Amino acid sequence: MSLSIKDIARLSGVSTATVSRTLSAPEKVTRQTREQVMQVVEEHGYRVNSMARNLRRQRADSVLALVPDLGNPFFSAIFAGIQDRLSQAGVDLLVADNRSLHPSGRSVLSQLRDARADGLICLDGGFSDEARRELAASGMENRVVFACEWPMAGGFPSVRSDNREGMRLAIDYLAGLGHRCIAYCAGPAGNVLNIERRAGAQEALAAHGLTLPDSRVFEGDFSLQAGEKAAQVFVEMAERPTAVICASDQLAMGLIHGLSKHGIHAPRDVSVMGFDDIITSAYFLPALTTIRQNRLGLGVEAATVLLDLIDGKSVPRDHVVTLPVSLQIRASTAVPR
Amino acid sequence: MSLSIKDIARLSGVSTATVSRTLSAPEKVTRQTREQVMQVVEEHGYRVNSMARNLRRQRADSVLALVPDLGNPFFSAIFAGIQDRLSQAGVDLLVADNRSLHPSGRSVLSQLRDARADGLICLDGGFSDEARRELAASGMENRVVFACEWPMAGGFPSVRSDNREGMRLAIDYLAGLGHRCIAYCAGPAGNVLNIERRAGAQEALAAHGLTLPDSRVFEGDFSLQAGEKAAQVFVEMAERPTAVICASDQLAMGLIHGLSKHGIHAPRDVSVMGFDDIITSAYFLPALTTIRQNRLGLGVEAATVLLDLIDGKSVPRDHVVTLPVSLQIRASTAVPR
DNA sequence: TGCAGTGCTGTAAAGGTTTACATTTTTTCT
DNA sequence: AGAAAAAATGTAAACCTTTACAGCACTGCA
Repeated sequence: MSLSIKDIARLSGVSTATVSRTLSAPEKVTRQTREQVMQVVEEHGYRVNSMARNLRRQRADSVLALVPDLGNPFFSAIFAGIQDRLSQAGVDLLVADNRSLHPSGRSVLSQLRDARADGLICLDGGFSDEARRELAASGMENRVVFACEWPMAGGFPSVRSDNREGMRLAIDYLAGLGHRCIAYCAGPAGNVLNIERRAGAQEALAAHGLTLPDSRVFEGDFSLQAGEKAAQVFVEMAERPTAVICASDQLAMGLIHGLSKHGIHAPRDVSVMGFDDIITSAYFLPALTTIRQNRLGLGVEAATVLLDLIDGKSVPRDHVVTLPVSLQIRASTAVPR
Repeated sequence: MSLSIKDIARLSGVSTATVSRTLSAPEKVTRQTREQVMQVVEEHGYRVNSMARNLRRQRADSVLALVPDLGNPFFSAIFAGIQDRLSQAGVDLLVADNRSLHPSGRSVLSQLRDARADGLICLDGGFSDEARRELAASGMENRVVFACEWPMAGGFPSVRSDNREGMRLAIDYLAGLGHRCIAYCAGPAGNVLNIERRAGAQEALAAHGLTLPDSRVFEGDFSLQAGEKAAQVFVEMAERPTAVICASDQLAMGLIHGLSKHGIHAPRDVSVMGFDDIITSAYFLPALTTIRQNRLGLGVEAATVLLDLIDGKSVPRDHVVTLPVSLQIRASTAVPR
């Protein structure tokens, strides 16, 4: 149905090699030949068949982004960043959900092995040993970069926000407002971001002579629901904190929502801060004071590192790109009563 | 570096054809041969090279999802639905942003032509004539399905929510509450969803003997910012509506946020409804009364139709799958004062 | 025993490129 | 003008599978 390079060669009276060169290295071909070939190409709307090209070049011209949950809107900005960068390089973006298996029962990671993707951007720090083995078996361990999250054990380049610094900004700000009794509304226990942020908060509190006892940590995950549950714990506390710093904006929103049901309002009764600066934060009521992560930038940087890796540029095994975060002061925080 | 089917054939003492059959049609091979081959396969961790397979089979085993803006979190649930369905069929999901061009300057649609994808799920109803031509040139017009949005001119199968019915539910509910003066906060002027929803609202209002004069329509787009701008218009109205139905949840949130700056609060002073039921709606303050779209379902159905199309099953050119919507009554609406 | 039918397996031809190497043409230099 | 160097082009192999077709070894049947 569709024309092949052979047809174009025949039609323009040159060899397939010349057609190929005209298309991918025009400078290697006489101007005259080039024009001759290009005319036929355009006339017939010829496009190289990328499957054949990829087979020959041993390159898929696409990379895989693996997320813990495709349905989580948090990732969309990161995808946008990845795609921005990749499209400049003519590379496609394949996305997959870490939970979904191929019908064969094999993990999505096997796609790398199948030569479907040239590399992997992993947005899920919860990286099982099995996944690591599979990666090793694929000979692709050196074409992986983690974005946003990263595996605790290390061993891969990673692009991340400066989570500790973010918490320092948050705590400094709250402490500056006069808060002395600050709680932490936590993300998932094993999650590296949660661990990092909690540690950051603790460090920053210590710098102000304050502490973060376990009793002032609300365990949960990053979700709205967990925030709402935390509200329940909050109201039952003997000595209520005057401020809560949350591990995510969704937690903060859930918390504020939950507290309001008990007649406790932010920032009047308690200051609440989020982390992430997701799109709705600025429009929440009260608008959320939060730490802004550059999610687009995370995507762009991760893609950049991966493209380098694919190009064979050497990137240290534990290379870390850390992106700055910033404090967004809005309406959910105030001086303590 | 990595083993090919030839190596496996040699190592297990059979021909490449037999290895291929063992892997893709095991029933065509003796049990003994099968075991013999599989042992070698597993021992060496052999995986077929999908580029070679795809070249030979003339199939990419992947589909492209095209969105107007990858960064818009609205789409994530749809992606999740698409991927769920595709992964069952062993098909990969490629995503692309309609705005981004390949370095060659060609539109992403040319990927179809390049044989990189077997079909297209388009989430962007704003389908230019040029895009349509490019699609026609690729011989892929019959492997396209629209999800969520669809092109006004028709001509492609489409999966969508029952937008009119959604507006009927909304208006019936507001009218039942006693509202007589209802405004519409609009999405982008040319957008098919906006047009459909506005028409739906108008119809439903008429059924209650009410009207929607242009003066009571706030023009905008689907964004939070547009909602906030609408608030400005609202406060300057001579006769203020008692309720506003918005074309999206983000509009509703922006509107409520904007109004609150003028001391106008939902639902006390005005009832505000959204459309979509995005993830944060239930946790907004006030929790948003809205029309729920089954975004995951949209993705699943769209993928299903596309897979049928790819399998060569006949799907009428203008086949439409309409998914039901539902009314979510929450806290942003009340009887008029 | 001969023959048709059945079930496995092997051979080799696609599938559409890219590219190393060989060959031809053009340019440059003396 | 002629040789050497450089540039353009052509030939054919390689990339790794799948699959049509042919061949072979059986089985069952007359």
